[in-house]
Amino acid sequence: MLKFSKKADYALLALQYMAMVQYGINAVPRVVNTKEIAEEHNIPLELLAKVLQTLARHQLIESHHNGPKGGYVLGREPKDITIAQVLESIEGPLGLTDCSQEKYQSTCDQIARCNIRTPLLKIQDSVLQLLNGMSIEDMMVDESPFVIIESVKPEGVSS
Amino acid sequence: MLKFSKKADYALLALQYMAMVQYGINAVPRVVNTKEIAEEHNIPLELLAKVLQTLARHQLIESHHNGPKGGYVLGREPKDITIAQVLESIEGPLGLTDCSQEKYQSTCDQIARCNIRTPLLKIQDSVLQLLNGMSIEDMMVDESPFVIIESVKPEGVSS
DNA sequence: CGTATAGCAGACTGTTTTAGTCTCCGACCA
DNA sequence: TGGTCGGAGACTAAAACAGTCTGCTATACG
Repeated sequence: MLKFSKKADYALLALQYMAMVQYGINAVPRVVNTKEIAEEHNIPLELLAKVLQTLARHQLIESHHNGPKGGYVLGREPKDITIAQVLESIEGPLGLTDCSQEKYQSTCDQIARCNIRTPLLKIQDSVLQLLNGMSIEDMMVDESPFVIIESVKPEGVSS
Repeated sequence: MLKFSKKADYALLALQYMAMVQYGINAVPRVVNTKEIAEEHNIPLELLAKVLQTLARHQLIESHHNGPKGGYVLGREPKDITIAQVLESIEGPLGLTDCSQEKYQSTCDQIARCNIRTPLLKIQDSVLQLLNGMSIEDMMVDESPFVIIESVKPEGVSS
C-alpha cells in the first residue's frame, strides 16, 4: 500500500513542529525536547526519542545534549529538509524493489528474465523526485494550498 | 522504504508476460497458465496462483476455467491496465497514511493536532497520478526509453 | 557536591505483515 | 474417469514494525 511507517509519520510531525517553533510567524526560537513534542502530538515518548536520535545522527536536527535544558533544533532551514531525506533517514534507502540497490540485485530470483526493472526504476525516480521536491517548509502552511489534481484513472479497479 | 511487495512484483511480471503473449510483436495470442509464468520467471507456483486469482477477481485478467486447457488472458488492453490498478488489486487501497481512508481516521491518535495531513495527501495524490499514468503497455518495450530525470537533491542525507 | 533531567544506545517483547505452503474443491477435456 | 487446470481457505515460518525497558553519559541548578 506504499504506506509510511509510524516512525516516519512521527519524524515529519516532529520536524514540522520544530520548524514552527523556530521559523514560524511570531516564533520565539528555542530548543525543544522530546517530551514536549510527544505530549503535543500524543506520541509514545520512548519511540519518538529513538526517531529523534536517528534524525540527529543524520544531521537533519541538532541535539543539544545539555541536561535539563537539552533538546533539539533543526539542523538546517526547513526548505533544505526534504521529505525524501526524512524518509531515507528513518526507513533506509528507498526503492520500489530490492534490485534498485546494487548490492541486493544478486538476491533476486527473477532478475534473469525481468522485463519490468527498467520501467519500475523510471517510476521510482519520479517518486523520488516528487519527495525531494517537497520540504518541511511546505508543511508549515496552516491551510496548505491544496492543488486539486485530477486523478487520471482510465478505468476503475473493481473491488 | 516505499517498497512494492513480492506479490505486486509477481503481478506486474505476469501481466507484462501475458501482454507480450497477446499483444507483442509477432505474438500468437493464446491462453497462458500459471505454471508457464511461474517457470518462466522463477516464481513459486502456488503464490503466483494466488496473485493471478486476485487479479482475476478484480477483472484485470480473465480466467479460462477449462481444465487442462485453462489459464488466463488479459481482461483488457495493456494500455488500460495501470500500475495503480494492479497495486490496488493486490495490496488494497493505497495511501501514505491510514488517515487517507476515511474509515481509519478515527484510529489515529495524532489527528487532533496533525499538521502534516494536508501536505501528505497532496503528495499521495501526485504519487497516485504517477502510478495511474503508467500502464502495462509501457512495460512492453524491450529497451524502455529511460528518461534520465535529474534527482533534485538539495543536500544529501549523510548516512 | 549531587540529584534530577536531558539525550544516547542497545537489548528486548508482542503484534502484524509478508511470503510461502498445503489441502480440498469444482470444472473440464480427452 | 483420471489428470490438469483455476478457486478458496487454512496454515506456518520469518521478517518487519511498534513499542518498552534498562543502563549510560553529560549538564544545569540548588
